Amino acid sequence: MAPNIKYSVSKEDHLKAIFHLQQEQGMVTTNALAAALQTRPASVTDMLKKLKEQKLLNYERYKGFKLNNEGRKAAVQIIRKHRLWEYFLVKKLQFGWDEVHEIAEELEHVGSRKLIDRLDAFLGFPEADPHGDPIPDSQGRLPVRRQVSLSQLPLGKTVQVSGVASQTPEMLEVLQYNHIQLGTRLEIRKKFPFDDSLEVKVRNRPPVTLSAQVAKNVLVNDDEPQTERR
Amino acid sequence: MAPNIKYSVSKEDHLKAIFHLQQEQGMVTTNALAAALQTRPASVTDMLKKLKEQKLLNYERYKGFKLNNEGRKAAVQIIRKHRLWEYFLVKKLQFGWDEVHEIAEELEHVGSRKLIDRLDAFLGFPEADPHGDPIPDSQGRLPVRRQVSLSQLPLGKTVQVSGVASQTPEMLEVLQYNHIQLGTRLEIRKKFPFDDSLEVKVRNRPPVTLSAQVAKNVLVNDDEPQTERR
DNA sequence: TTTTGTTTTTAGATTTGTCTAAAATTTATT
DNA sequence: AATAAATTTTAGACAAATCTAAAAACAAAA
Ligand SMILES: [Mn+2]
Ligand SMILES: [Mn+2]
Ligand SMILES: [Mn+2]
Ligand SMILES: [Mn+2]
Repeated sequence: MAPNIKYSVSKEDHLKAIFHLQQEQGMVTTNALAAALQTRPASVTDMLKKLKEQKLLNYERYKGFKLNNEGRKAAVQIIRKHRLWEYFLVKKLQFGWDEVHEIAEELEHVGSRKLIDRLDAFLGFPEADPHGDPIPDSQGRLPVRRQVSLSQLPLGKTVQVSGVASQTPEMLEVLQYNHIQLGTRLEIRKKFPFDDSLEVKVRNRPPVTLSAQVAKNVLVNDDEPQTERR
Repeated sequence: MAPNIKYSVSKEDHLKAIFHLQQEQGMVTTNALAAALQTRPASVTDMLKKLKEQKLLNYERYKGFKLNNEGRKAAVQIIRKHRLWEYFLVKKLQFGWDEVHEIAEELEHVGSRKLIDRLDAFLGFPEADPHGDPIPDSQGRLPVRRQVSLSQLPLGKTVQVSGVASQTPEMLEVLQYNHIQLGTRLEIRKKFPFDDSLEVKVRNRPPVTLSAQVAKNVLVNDDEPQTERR
């Protein structure tokens, strides 16, 4: 079970990009996908026809598109591989947070199912990659983690850093300098309306100030008491 | 230094196969390479032109070919990657000896130089892969290990198993059954001229019999006192 | 040294993935 | 509603890697 279906590198990259784009918008557009993949709209249209042919997405010309069930399953498997390899690179090979994406972009295309399940076990079934993004499990279950930007939260709240939107070396530097990493708990102490900067406090440390740009890119667990559903 | 040159998967596979073939024969032939790569002679000729164009080998039509210095360097880097990944798969992910080649055949094409050097360090700079083949170091130095088939050695000698020529599951089974693995020291006790089978003895174990076919595929360190050179 | 057989190369096609330029379609603006 | 602008698709081309069938070169045998 869970066989070893293999698509071309390019197809896999398309599937993955479509998956990410349709998380945000419902339907994906040709231009958006071309931008995400650094390719041309005409090339995207070509690929869409092939993916439709292979029954991986729903697509009517001029109407936008989105993955169907098959396509979503395939995309999630690639994301699983990508994130597990990123975790491996950071935790076992001492890579920095900002160095791993490119390499994982290649490793994610290595086919063997057994390889990735063994890697998962070797790593101790991690739940999130080095950027805080959740890792799908062997069955393709992808936990939906509600993340909220630090800049959107009210004063006084204590939250846990669970991800970063901007994964550049510069962003990494700021966070390291302020002793903030994934899992760090912090309290929002003060907001300066003048520049929308925040003062936050990490346990056992003096408070630090984060610019609006930084705060916007720090994602935290939304521990908000769940809106009751009945 | 040691930059990150990248060729296509197919070119890398060709370089590697040529390297292996020219170890045995000096000059490589079109047919031999086609057989090794499971492709057609015409396709090989096409690729040879491209590799010559890129100055990776010496080739005159109808005259055979062999890698030049550049080509040899490239091939060794791929072999380094292949064997390090094989070692990783067996030692860290608990793969069997006979399962790793296919997977390494894909992993070897992942580009990052830094990745492979970090992997090397993570693994403790192993000297040989799970089949006993030597792993080139970061500078591309590939130790020439003199290996001799068990069937070619005189009676009474004690030798150390350092490789296997046939890497099938069936061969693995025979060796495991007889408690022989890489590094095992054994003594050749008896030869039966009738079927060329051998009796060998591993320390602290009862002697076992190996068929001629098995013995031929067991490679051992040639501890022969070096022929003096002056 | 012809003849025969084998190896290698060429000629021409095919598949996959990409591109540019132009046409078609949809969306937004007067 | 007509026009303008943006998006998307098509048409046609190209590079890479492969293939089959036929031709060319080389090697072996008669
Ligand atoms: Mn990728
Ligand atoms: Mn990530
Ligand atoms: Mn390979
Ligand atoms: Mn090996």
